[in-house]
Formats: sequence, structure tokens, C-alpha cells
Amino acid sequence: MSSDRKQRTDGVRTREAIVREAVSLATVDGLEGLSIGNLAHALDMSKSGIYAHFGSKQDLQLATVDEAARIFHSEVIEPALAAPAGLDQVVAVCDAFFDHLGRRTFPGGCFFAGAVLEMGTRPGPVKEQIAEFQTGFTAVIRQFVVTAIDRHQLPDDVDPDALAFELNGIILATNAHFVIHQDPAVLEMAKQVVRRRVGVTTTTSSG
Amino acid sequence: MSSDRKQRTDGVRTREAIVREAVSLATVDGLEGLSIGNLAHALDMSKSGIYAHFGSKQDLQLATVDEAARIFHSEVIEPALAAPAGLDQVVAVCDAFFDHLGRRTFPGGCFFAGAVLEMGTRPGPVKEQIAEFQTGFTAVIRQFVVTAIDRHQLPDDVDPDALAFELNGIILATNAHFVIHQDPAVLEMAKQVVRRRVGVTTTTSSG
DNA sequence: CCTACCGATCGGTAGG
DNA sequence: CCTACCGATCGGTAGG
Repeated sequence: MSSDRKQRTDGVRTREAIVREAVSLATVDGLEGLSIGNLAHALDMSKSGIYAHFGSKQDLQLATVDEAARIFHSEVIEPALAAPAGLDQVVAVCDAFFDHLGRRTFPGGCFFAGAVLEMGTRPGPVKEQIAEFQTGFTAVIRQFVVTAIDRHQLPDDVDPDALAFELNGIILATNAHFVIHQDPAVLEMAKQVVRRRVGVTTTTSSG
Repeated sequence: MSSDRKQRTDGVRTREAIVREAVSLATVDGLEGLSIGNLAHALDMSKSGIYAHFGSKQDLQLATVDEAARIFHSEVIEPALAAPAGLDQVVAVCDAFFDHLGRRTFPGGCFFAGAVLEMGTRPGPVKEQIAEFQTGFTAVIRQFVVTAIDRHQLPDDVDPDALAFELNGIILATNAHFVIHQDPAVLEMAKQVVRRRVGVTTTTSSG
């Protein structure tokens, strides 16, 4: 009974360890470049140890994207939701993303920025999952903008889709610059660019 | 004599054909995922036919990045330089990029947007070449902005680095959206976002 | 530019 | 979770 639970728990832990390592490796080698052999070696186990938890590479990829989404949610979305509703959340979601980069959660920067470009030309369930995440993240930013307009913290004539698009652009430009130049200064610069863009004059608070 | 020149010309042509196909394949499979065997098959030749022109995969990657830069220059930078100096060039370089996407030059969208994220964690000459391109492109946009400020087409207090950064962000967000959603409508939307951002009220002219 | 080959690694399976 | 194995493909070389 307790041994049965212990086994289940260990199995779950191993699965979690696999999927976490897979997310990290995928930001370096890509979701296609991620190999079962490499992953097994990094975890000090055999390839069939991986196949005991995932039936195929695509299954592993789907679980990897799922885990990456979970991490993104807890490191970027949740901190933003903790801020006061309205313009504060617009700024907070960008700041949280920049902090996510700055703490070097993954060696290759934002998991999804890379995954979108890598899987865009590869139709299938993995691409669909990534596209859904992308749509969802843009929708979150857009909703923050809409609330800020409702509360008259942004002008009435602001186009929420356009501003969400621009903020997503600042996020992507920051990620690209950070990944290729390994330059933490861009994170502070990006925070100020966001503030100027939405008309906030407060100085940077974190990072 | 003429046969000697013909041979040299054919060799050059084959090399150009290889490198062009390599750029296209690399926007789908990445610069690492690009394989000599795949490339040879796409060109109906043998692997050793590739090795007759490039000593190693890294040599091929360097030539591929070089060719991608050449194509980018002719499709994005040159059209912008043809526009009147100042704010027109700021808008023109963005428009030219969106047209570059719209005409589907490569299946995977912008070569460099993908290459930056893929090679960012892989130190070496290929990464350096990509980083230099990235720096150069940002510098071009920045110079267009500086000229626009000099000519009082943009306010004096505009930060050229910040605006160039934002415009690069709009470009990256457009590429990501276009690649994952295959949605040409985003190109028109992006053109209008750029115009609003720099205070131009003219309607879109191309695309 | 070709054929033929090298050792290494790929995703995946059999059998335990 | 393991060892041992499958056919296919990888980057690269020998010899022509």
C-alpha cells in the first residue's frame, strides 16, 4: 500500500524530472533537436527509461511544451495578476517577462519565442499547442490593456490589439537581444521603453 | 580557354545553387538541422558534391548566413535606401520587411529572426556572423530615425535607440505571428502600427 | 562531381 | 527502469 504509493510518487517525480530537463535542453537544441539519447544521458538513465514515460518523441514534445507553459504561467502571468488591475498589470507582465529572462530560467531565453519560429513550418499537434499558447499570451496582454482603458489610465482611442502587439514586439526584441548578446543591460532598457510607451513615469522597481 | 571559363562558371553556379537551397532549407530545419544529405537530395546530387564546394558543415553554415544577408540586403535594406531620406526611410524599411515576408521568400519567414534564437547558445564564428548582422540592421533603423529627428520629422526628445528597438520589436512580432498563423492580414496591421507609432497618417501603399 | 565507405547517433522496439 | 538490438541517417573521408 505505502510501497505502491511510493512507487507511483517516484514515477511521477521521474517524469517531472524528465520533462523539466527536456524544457531546458529544448531551449538550446530546439524541440526537434532535442534527442532521447541526449536527454537520457543528462538524467543519467537509459533511453528506454525515457520511453517508459513517453511513447514517442512527439509525446515527449507535447509534455515538454506543456511544462514550459506551466513555468511561463508561474513566472510571468501570475506575478502580473498579483499587481493592481489596469495599467499596473500591463507594466507588470512585461517586467515579469524581463525578470524571467534575467534570472536565466533557461539557457536559450524564452522557450516559446524559439518554439514558435522552429515549429511554425511543422504542422501537427505540437505546433497547434504552441500557437494556442501564443494566442493566449497575446490575449492576456490585450485584456490588461482593455482594463487600463476602461479605468481611463490609457486614452480612449488606444487600439488594444495594436498596443498588445507592440508590447509583444518589445518582449520579443528584448529576448532576441538578450540571447544573442548576453547583455543584461537590455532588460533595464526594455523596462523603460515599456513605461514610456504606455505613459508611465515611475522608475523601475525590480530586476 | 573558353572551356576553362565555362567550368569555372558552372562551378560558381553550382555553388550559388547550393547556398540558395541551403538558406531556404535552414529557415525550415534551422542551421543545425540543415543536413548535407538533405541538401544534396534537394539538389539531386551526392553528399560529396556538396563537400566539393564546402570543407565542412560549418563552412556551409557560414556561406549560408552570408547568402541570407545578401538576400535580406537586396529585399529589405535597398528598397528602404531608395526612399527619400528621413521618416520615409523609417517607414520604408519596415514596409520592405513586411513585403519580404508577404512574398514568402523563405518558407520559415525571416531567416535571421530564427537564426538569432537558434545560434544564440552556440558560441563560434556562425553565431558571431549572425550577431553582427543583427547589430548592423538595428544600426540601419537607428540611423534612419536619427535623420528623421535631424529633419524635424520626429520630435527632438525621441530616443533613437529606443525607437529603433521598438520598430525591431514590431518586425519580430509580425514575423512570429505570420510564421505560426500563416496570416497575411498581420502584414497590413503591422504597417499601420508602424505608421501610428512614428506619427505618419498616410495610408498603406504596398503589399 | 561520383561511389563506397567510416564510426556515431537518431527514434524506436523486444524482452525482461 | 535495464541491456541489446533494429534500420536509417548524421558529418565526413578515400579514391577516383
